Amino acid sequence: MSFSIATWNINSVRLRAGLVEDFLTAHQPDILCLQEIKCMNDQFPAKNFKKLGYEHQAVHGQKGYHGVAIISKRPLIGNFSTDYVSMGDTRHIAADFELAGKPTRIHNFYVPAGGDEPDIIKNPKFDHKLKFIDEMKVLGAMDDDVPAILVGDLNIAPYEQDVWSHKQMLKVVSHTPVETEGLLDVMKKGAWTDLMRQHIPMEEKLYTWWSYRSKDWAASNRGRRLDHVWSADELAKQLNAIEVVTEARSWEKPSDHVPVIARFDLV
DNA sequence: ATGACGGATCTAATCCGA
Repeated sequence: MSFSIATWNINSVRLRAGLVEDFLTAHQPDILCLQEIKCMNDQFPAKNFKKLGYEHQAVHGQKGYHGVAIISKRPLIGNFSTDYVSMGDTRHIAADFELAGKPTRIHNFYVPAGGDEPDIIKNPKFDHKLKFIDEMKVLGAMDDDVPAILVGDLNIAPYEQDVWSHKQMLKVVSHTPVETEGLLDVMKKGAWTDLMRQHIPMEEKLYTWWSYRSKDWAASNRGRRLDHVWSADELAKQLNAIEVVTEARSWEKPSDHVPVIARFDLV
């Protein structure tokens, strides 16, 4: 069976429900994981997505900040959230599905941005980010013997070609060695495969985020790959394609992140 | 070195993002 999953940091789902509808209609992913919905559960535009066939939804929101959601055309067996670093933030939600007759777990993350200065003493937000990454190291791609897919805004661009200038970004939060090494350690310890880099050569520049603070994001093209799709090996072997929907950055009133879609042929 | 933009909030000025 064909199966597809998308991830998108929407930067306010109420403001951009229309863009989400356009995206779902055009690309038809089976599952969409959203981050930074910036609303409470009862404010989530559930009906807008249900009418397009995304009847199964798991929402973990809070007022004004953060918030994650999973919307799906396929039945959701169960869902749970984990409060990483015990801050009470809504930065994770997981849901279980049956795909091609097998149980499959989806994790949706919104990792803290980490503030401006990469110094855990001067900047508590950076300390929070590193602790969050540390706690992710116990999450495995085959926990409970269920193969998993992990997606989301991880707010770290791990490789040299994941940023517009490796040299100029080494001291910028999202590409400092302590972060990139930490994220690669999460991947290694959990036996996760980076599906975007499995599909797109490591030498190729690859971005999913461009700052709002640029007059012409496409001309300057100072992007970063902050959004990720990982999976257990047995799912990685069945990956067909990765699509980065770059044109979404040019839509009217866009998010600063663009959607990423992974398409599989599951047996 | 700074600021550029954009969103949410006790709708005005402040915090936050990365």
